[in-house]
Amino acid sequence: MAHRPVPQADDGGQQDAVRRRPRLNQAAVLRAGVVLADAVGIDGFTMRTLAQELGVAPMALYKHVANKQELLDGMVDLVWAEVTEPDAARGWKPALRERAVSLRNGLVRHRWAVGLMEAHGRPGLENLKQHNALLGCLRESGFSFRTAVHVTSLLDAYIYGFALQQKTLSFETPEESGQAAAATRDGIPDDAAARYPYLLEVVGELAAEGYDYDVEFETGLDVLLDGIDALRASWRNG
Amino acid sequence: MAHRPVPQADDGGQQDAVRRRPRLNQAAVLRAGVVLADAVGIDGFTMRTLAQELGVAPMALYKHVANKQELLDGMVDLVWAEVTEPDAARGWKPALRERAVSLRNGLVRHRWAVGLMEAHGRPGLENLKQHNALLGCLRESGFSFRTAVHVTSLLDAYIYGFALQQKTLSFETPEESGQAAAATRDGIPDDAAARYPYLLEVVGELAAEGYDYDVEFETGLDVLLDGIDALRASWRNG
DNA sequence: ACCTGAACACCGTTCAAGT
DNA sequence: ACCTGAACACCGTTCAAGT
Repeated sequence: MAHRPVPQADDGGQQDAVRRRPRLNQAAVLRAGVVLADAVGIDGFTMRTLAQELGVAPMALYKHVANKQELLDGMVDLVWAEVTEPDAARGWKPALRERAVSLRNGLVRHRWAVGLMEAHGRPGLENLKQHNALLGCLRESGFSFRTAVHVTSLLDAYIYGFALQQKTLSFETPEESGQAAAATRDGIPDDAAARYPYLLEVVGELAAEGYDYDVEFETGLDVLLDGIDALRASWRNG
Repeated sequence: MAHRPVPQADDGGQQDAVRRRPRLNQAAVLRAGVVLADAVGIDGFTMRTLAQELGVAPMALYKHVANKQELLDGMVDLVWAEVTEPDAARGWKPALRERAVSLRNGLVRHRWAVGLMEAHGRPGLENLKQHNALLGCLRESGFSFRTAVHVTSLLDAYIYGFALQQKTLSFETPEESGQAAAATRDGIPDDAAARYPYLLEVVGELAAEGYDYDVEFETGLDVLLDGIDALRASWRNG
């Protein structure tokens, strides 16, 4: 191996950890993209701000990603990499439940991702791996091919949709949700209030009792899993 | 009323129907926005292209909407206006089913809408009216307050998520879906193919049999409705 | 009251150039 | 091989004018 001129002591290639600006590479760009998008949201996420965060000229990024769309696709695949794969050995129901909670947690940690998950680009390798594991869990548990497709479609739609609902309602805790509900109620004009009695009832109750997204998600998830269980037999030949 | 100089014969205020460019108003701007977004998608939808479509300078729009976000909020509310309201008199299950299909149809007609439905802005009046009707249908059918919230959350999450999955997969018919699946399969590298056997099985089967979104949606919807039915009693006191 | 034109502060991205 | 600076064709939006 040729000896190269380095201004620092040889540390076995680990010198990047200390250096102010390590040499850029695609993985570093994608990771920084996830961190930035988490911090500022998808609207504030621009090639220029990401470059600034990395201490680099905007055009330097284009040496490592073809364009912004490919950058976003790569970031989405990093989110997929965080999701627990279902393991048929644990039983299909606990395995699917765990995966669903894990996927939702990923979408909550990275709120910008849900709008890009099914984006136009080719699915990433982690996405393929994840769905292969999901389908494998179902097939190995005795689900028919068609049923496995139904279950995948049903569960993922629920998870995506729930994350989408939660993404844009900006409160996190039950207390915050109560305050938000109160604000919404107070924001409704008086004449409208009279026209939407049922809505007002719910908003008022939620303002008093709060709303827990985690509980709500898992309540719905259990309805789905029980529904899948109940109809498993009748779908066997479908 | 002062007599004004008009280059056309007096037609009792109905002259707009014939004129090339009728006087702009907010409703006309919103309607044109929906048509344009349907045609070009949300990426191609800009204030400038909408103004051009209306034969007007870009800044003319700002006399009728405060900014782009408010314009989008108004467009979303026009989509809500297309959704059938559930009628408890028909029985809660058929009523909810019809509303779910109607909402999904609206989201398919206007694919740009799903990403904006739960957007940060204040919900529109049609949105409020729609959710008031949904909650009213459930309460009048004997659902408890808490259960009505669960059901609303569950159903809407599924509908949104399904529309989101469908939005970005660009094929419409079962035949197209088969072709798309074949393309995806052929796009997977050989070594990856060996690593994702279950995924390949599904993609291959779908390429052969096709995939019908309408059937898939209603299959999952019936699982949800049956699950809600089954657990209705146990939720009574929840 | 409604519409326009020029301008500003941003975007993503191309290109030629630097080391 | 990797990074930079200037430039281009776009955005949404402000402002001062026009009628």
